[in-house]
Amino acid sequence: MIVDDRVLREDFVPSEVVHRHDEVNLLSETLEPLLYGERPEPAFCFGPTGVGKTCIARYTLEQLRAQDPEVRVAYVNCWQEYTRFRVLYAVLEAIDRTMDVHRSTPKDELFGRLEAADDRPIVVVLDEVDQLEETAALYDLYRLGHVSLVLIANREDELFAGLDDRVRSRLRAGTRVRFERYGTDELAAILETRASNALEPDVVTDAQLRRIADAASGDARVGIGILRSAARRAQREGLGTITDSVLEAAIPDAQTAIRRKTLEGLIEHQRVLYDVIAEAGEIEPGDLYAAYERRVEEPKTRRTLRNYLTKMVHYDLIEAVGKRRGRSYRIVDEDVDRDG
DNA sequence: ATTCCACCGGAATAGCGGGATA
DNA sequence: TATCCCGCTATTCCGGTGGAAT
Repeated sequence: MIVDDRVLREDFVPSEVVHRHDEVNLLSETLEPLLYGERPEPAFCFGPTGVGKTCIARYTLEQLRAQDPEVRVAYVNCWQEYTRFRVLYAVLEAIDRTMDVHRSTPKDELFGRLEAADDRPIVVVLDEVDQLEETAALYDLYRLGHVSLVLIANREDELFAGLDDRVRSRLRAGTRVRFERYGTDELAAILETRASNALEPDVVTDAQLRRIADAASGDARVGIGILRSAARRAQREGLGTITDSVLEAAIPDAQTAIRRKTLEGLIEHQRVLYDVIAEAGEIEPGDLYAAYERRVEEPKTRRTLRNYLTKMVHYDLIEAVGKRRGRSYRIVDEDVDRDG
């Protein structure tokens, strides 16, 4: 049933894009100066999750490298690499200059090495750049003449709000590529091409693909996750095709899979906080801290708990309603409808 | 209207861990 | 081995704020 499961993986970059030609064109036009040995202005990809920002950035850069293999590409996800050190390290790693780099190397050494690696241009893709905590890293990279930036984020206003003035003014001139949410037809078409490459013929019907697209409400990541989960279920049960009942069972699967994954990433103390909130449904900070302190043998400081909580809000595991004194925390709903 | 105070979150600091260096 | 260096996490300190109490 499954012919090639790589096609259904999260990080798969298709050889042909569907429904995003304008975005690809705009991005590659922006980066075109690289082909003439010039430095392009920064490029931005804005849009909600699952609309193909990362995918299109990778695709476009692969195309560019096909035209000029001298160009080096460093892809950095700022969820994981959120400090200046880690970002610079990740870029050096991508261009193979991490020899002898360790935590105790002097601060400016990383920058110095990057500066020295100016024999060939580097395109640095900073994905989820709004998660970057030390925006000095942006300034560092911008200062380097042989480095070009592609910045990916959800919302333009939120991204710029988090930057300091120096960085903001320099990046203001960049090109914006905006990604709109997929409609059901568009997403069904994307799923169709994925299915035809990943699965045996006629494993899934057009009506089922539309059902998936509808359930994913425009989020390609979720849609592909449902398709993958359905195909695996069907295969496990020894079926020749994806039946409707298998498909319906796969839908909640895929939606909770991401949440389960992020929950696994939490440390023990954070999970206790999560459990307390989950059990209460909604809880005020004072009660939350007290319940946590009762449940744990060596409780962390309340300030630390606040750091945990803001992180968990970032991860979309919980939400905080209200500000300061009237605040309370609750588990974020299972079926969030996006973009209120 | 005014005061109170629970809570948030920024900034500075301490302590830990791990790799380098001598 | 002892010591230095540095990134990272947790802690300490504290100013600000807006809902609650008076």
